[in-house]
Amino acid sequence: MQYWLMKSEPDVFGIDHLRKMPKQTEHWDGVRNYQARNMLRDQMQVGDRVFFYHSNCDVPGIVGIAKVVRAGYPDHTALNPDSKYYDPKSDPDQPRWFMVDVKFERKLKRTISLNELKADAELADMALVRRGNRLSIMPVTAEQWEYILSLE
DNA sequence: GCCAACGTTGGC
DNA sequence: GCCAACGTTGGC
Repeated sequence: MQYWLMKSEPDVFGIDHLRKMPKQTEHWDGVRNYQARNMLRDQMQVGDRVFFYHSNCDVPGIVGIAKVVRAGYPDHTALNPDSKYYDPKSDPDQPRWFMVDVKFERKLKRTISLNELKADAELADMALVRRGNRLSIMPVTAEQWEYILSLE
């Protein structure tokens, strides 16, 4: 089992959107970055746990926990011309983009802000706090996972 | 709204 | 294959 962090803009799709979905489950579509794609396609497995991170908002940070309930499969929005995630170069027989399904688990008691994560020497190696990292999905080590939860 | 840090595209 | 131009992300 592995741990991950996934970024989303709360105005577009935040933790409460996930919580209110039927079965509290939604597919994580729209990832259009190859590094993130590789993680979705090759590494994320059912049962993996995910930190839900709010980006592009007043207080960016980790707000909740979700889990992977379906492993990587083709992102159909890439094939839909009406989708804002449409990719004309995507080929149904050779899918370029992938997604997973995630299910709401719980919200954290408080937001663990990016500020706080950045200031914590224990987390200096975390991909999230490294300068210029714009990946929307990134791995979290078991140690980092436990440590961050201990801050809650 | 600004802009740094990337990633992608496309001419050569 | 190089690299300038352009687009995007996301903190501030």
